[in-house]
Amino acid sequence: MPELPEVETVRRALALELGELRVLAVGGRSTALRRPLVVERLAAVLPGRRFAAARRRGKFLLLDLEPPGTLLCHLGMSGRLTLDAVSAPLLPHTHLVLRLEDGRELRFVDPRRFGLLDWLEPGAEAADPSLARLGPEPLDPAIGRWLPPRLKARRAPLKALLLDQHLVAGVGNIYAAEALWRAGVRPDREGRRTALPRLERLALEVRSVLEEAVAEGGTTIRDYAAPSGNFGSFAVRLEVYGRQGEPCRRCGAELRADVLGGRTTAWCPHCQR
DNA sequence: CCAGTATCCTGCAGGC
DNA sequence: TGCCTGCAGGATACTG
Repeated sequence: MPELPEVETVRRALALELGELRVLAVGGRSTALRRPLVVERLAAVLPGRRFAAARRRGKFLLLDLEPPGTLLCHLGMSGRLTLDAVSAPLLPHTHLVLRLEDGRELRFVDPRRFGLLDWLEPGAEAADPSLARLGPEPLDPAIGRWLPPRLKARRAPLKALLLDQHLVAGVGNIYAAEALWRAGVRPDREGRRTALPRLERLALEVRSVLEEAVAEGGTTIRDYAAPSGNFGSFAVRLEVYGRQGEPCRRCGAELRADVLGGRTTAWCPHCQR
C-alpha cells in the first residue's frame, strides 16, 4: 500500500509530532505480522526511552530512540501509524500501542498483517535481513547514473524490475506505472532490450514522480492516512494507475492493464513504446 | 544468480 | 439482502 512518498510523509509527521517524547508503557497483542510481533519484547525495551529521530530507508521507517535503539517499521499493504488521545477508541487490528508522556498513544494498525515491527539494538541495522540488501534510494540525484546499468543487466520486464527493492528501494506499483508512462516506455519491455538513453529517462522520471508525490503528501487511495489524519493529494495527478479503460491524457488512446511480475499494470499502448 | 509463481491476511466491490 | 469471487499500494520462499 504505502510506497516511498507515503512512508516519507509519515516519517515527517512523526519526526514533528514525536519530538523527544518518552514512551511510558507498551500495550497490544503479540501476533503474526511479516515478522512475529512480540509485544513482551518491546515492553521490555521501550518504556523509559525517548524518541530521538525518524528515518526512512526505502519503504521502511526507522524510529531511533534514546538510549540508543531503533524501532523498525514497515507498513506493508494496509499498515497505519496513528497518534491518538488515550481516550480515542481502538480500531480493529490494532497490534501495538505505545503510551507517550504527553497523554497520547502511537498506535500501529494493520488489518492484512503484511507489515512489520521489530526492535533493533544499536549496530543491528547493517545485519538486518530486510535492510541489508536494499538497493539505493531513488530520490538520489545521481539515480540517472546507477539505475540504468542495473536495469540493462536484466531481462525481466521493466515494471517488475522497478518493483525489485534490491535494485532501487521504495518504488511500488503506483509510481512504477506512473514513471513508465511519463518516460513513454512499455512496462513489459525487457531491461536488456531497452536503450540506455531511454533507461536514463526512466530513472529520472522515477525520481521526479516520487519527488512530486512527496511534495503533495503522497497518494491516498484506500486506507492510507498520515498519523495526523491528513490525506495526500497526489491521487488527482495519477495518469495511468487505476485508469485502465479510460483515455490516455497525452494521446487519447484507451489505457489497458496487464499483469506483470504478478501485479496489475495500467499503461498506454500508443505512447508507451 | 535470475525469473516467475505462490503465499501470507483481511476488507471490499462487483456479479449473481 | 446475501454469498461468492477476485483483487488490493508488499515482501519473500520456493520452483525451475
